[in-house]
Amino acid sequence: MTETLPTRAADLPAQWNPGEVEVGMYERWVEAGYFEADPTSGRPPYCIVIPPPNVTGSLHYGHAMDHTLIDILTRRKRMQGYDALWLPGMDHAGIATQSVVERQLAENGEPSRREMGRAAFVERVWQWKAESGGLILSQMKRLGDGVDWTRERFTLDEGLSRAVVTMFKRMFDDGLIYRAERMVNWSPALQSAISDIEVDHKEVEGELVSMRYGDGEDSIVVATTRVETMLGDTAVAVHPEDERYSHLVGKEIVLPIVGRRIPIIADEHVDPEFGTGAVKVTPAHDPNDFEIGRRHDLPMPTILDESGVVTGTGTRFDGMDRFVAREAIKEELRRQGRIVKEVRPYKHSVGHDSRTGVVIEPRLSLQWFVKVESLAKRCAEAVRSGETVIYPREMEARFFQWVESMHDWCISRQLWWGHRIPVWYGPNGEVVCVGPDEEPPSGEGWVQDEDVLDTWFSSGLFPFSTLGWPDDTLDLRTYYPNSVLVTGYDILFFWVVRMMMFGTYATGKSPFAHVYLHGLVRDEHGAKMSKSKGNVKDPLELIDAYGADALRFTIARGSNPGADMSLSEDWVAGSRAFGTKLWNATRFALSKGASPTLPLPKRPTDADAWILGRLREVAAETDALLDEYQFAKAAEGLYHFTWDEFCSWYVELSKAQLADEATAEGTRAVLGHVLDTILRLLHPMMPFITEALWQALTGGESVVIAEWPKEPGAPVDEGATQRMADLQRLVTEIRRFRSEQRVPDNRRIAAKLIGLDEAGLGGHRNAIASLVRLTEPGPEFSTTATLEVVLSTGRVHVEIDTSGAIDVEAERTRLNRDLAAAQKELAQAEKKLGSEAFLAKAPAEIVEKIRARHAAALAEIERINSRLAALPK
RNA sequence: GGGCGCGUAGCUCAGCGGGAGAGCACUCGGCUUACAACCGAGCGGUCGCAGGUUCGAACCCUGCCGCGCCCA
Repeated sequence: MTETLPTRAADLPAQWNPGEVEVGMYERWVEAGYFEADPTSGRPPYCIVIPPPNVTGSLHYGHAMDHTLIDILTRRKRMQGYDALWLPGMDHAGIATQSVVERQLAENGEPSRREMGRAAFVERVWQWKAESGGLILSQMKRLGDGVDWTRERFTLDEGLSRAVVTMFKRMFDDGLIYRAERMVNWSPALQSAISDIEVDHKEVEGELVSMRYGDGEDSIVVATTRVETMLGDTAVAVHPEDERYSHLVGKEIVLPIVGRRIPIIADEHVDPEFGTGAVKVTPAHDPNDFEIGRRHDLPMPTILDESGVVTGTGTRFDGMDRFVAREAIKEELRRQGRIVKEVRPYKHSVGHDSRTGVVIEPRLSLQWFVKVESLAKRCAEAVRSGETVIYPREMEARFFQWVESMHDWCISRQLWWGHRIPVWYGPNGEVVCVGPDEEPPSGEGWVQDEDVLDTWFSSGLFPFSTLGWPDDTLDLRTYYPNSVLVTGYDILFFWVVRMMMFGTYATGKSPFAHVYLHGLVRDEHGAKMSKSKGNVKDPLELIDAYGADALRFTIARGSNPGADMSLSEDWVAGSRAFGTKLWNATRFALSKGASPTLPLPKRPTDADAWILGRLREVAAETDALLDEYQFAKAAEGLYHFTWDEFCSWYVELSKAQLADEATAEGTRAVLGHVLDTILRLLHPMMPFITEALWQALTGGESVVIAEWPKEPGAPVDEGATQRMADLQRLVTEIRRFRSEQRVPDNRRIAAKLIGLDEAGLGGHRNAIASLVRLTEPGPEFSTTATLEVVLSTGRVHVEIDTSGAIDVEAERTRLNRDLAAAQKELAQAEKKLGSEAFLAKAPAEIVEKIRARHAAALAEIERINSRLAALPK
């Protein structure tokens, strides 16, 4: 147990120590049940289901961003009175998990997967999960994720497995799932099929080899980047209208090395412009060739085994790895004088297994598929009709492009860890799909399909399987459709489309009202983080060093919709500094007796009225921005208000007000009210520090369950706002003078402020003196410098006794700089006002604005010139 | 090849039709009774290039150059 939280002002330590407090604070939130949703509460529901992380995974920046944003959304909704549910869970990550355990077996010298058999191996994986899986869950706690742990789910748990079988059975019965021998992306490393989106296409420098098939008159030259596939060729194809080859179509030639006679066929899909216009056809190892093979009823011999080794060709190349065979066959062809041309390097795109990086081998094999056409169409409709809105809108184009060109989804994996396909094959060729409550057929000769389903088949059900589907549960009725799915645009297709396909199919409704797509976290120079670049830092390290709030606020502040963000340690340090600022401001306020329970002053000072008006504006802006998922702007707005307005001006002004009995009590109330509101507004972004401060300030139970501010502060007071702007202008001008005259900041100087009353700032004399460290002019006061500051309602003369000669050159430089700025301003305004077209066509209010600027610039120039003239030589 | 997006201060990014902004970095002055993880002041930009539309363009349109991503 960590130290108890301060609940009274006096207990607030001088420094915020996140490392000592955060973990215990999080535990208390969970114990108090703040994050538990209650569908019987009668509150409007708000639900976000986690995009399930892998059971093998650990927290990286993608998660950190995703979770921070989700947590901001749900914590705010909870405060707004919603029954907010953020449902956590993980997926079983078929390939990744199986690989981890297999590697472990090998390292320990234990029996291999195949040696121990399926049941024992699966048992072993469960054991691994119990011991080492789910590290990310504890890391989520460090980040402060306000998830409902009572509803945590796992794709392989009983309920979700039931959902998977139910879905499979329904789709199977509806003819949306079928088994067929098709060309799939085969990973020789995984020895499994993988889906299209698990393949990365990369430009590689290979070679294009042209070789001659047949001899003499009846020979033809074809080109390929994969020479070894020639062993599986069953035809050569040319375009039907290609006159160069029309005399050959229908004839047969001899396939070198193999000796097989193969036909020359005409097919419209051959591009006569590419290479020689003739292509070799390997139907079992190339998607295009497979289509040609189907159209022409060609044999489809498989010449590579599961691991990419040449097999069954009856040549001496059997047993060679595909890349070894490539070179060996090329040598043989060269020996035979059949190599016509070699283009090297030849840049072309090659599919790689995104997990292992090995080159994908297109391979004909018997697999299960989901027929996506109607499902994808329904997804597109959901977005087109507004049933689901994608934020930011620009991402819609990408979405449509994807769903409209989607291929059938290969869902079978040659693995053991996962949901085994619920199909049994009978002794006489029967195929039976067994639903969740049905008994599989038993008896001699019945066997279950060996394969498991793609992990996405189960994680794609997450928006509703986690809520109890297929049962009609209260959770499902309450929280489905989910409010929003939050994820990175890079995995738009992984989650979003699949969840939508399943959701619309199973329930008739799209699974979420909104989809918010955030960008990727990059390093401080905008480069993608990668292990090979060495620019990846563990988010947990940053949390340890700066606190979770600092990392979260940095992410919020950098997260513009759909845009990547650069994250550097400097930024995180800056966010920590912001937390420190908030900490110190609250400490100050508490030390002065500030409290949000005090009544706001009936007769507020200008400063009070101004900050209360700004508070209301900022709260409204924050709401509008968060409703639009504009996290960066919301965070920036709160940062600026808290630091640059509240701390830099109001808190400073409050010092004078607190010293005056007439205003002290009101000031305590305003300080308390503004801080209370700031802490609530910031809580979703910085949950820990705001909790500590809010409890200290208010004595309340927890800011987690505090009410979200609704029209805090007061309506904007135009007069007070104007006077505060003037005051700030005046103060800044005097500070500037001091700075440029090299008056050390710690030295007080005597000054006379003339014209304050006329400028409406008469009541602020003490405040100004305190802000710029002025003293009352004594009897020996002698003006050594004067300033004139133009304000909205008049001019203020400042006569200063700098106790000595002023730096005339510095003053001249400063005035000249101001003069140049004013002259530029004047020139711009004159140019516009001199244009007939402008006066005739621009809106009246714009013309008026320019006129005012023109007048102001003229006055400024006049003022500066007289000051310059008055300067001693 | 098709599609989307981006080039704004040294760095990272806002702004997307009417006075060029922020954070960090940098310079100068300060431990001023909440805060040196701080305070005050300042320096810094032909808004990628070239045309066009408009009274007016960083912002809209076209082309070009450079960069990134997705799909084929």
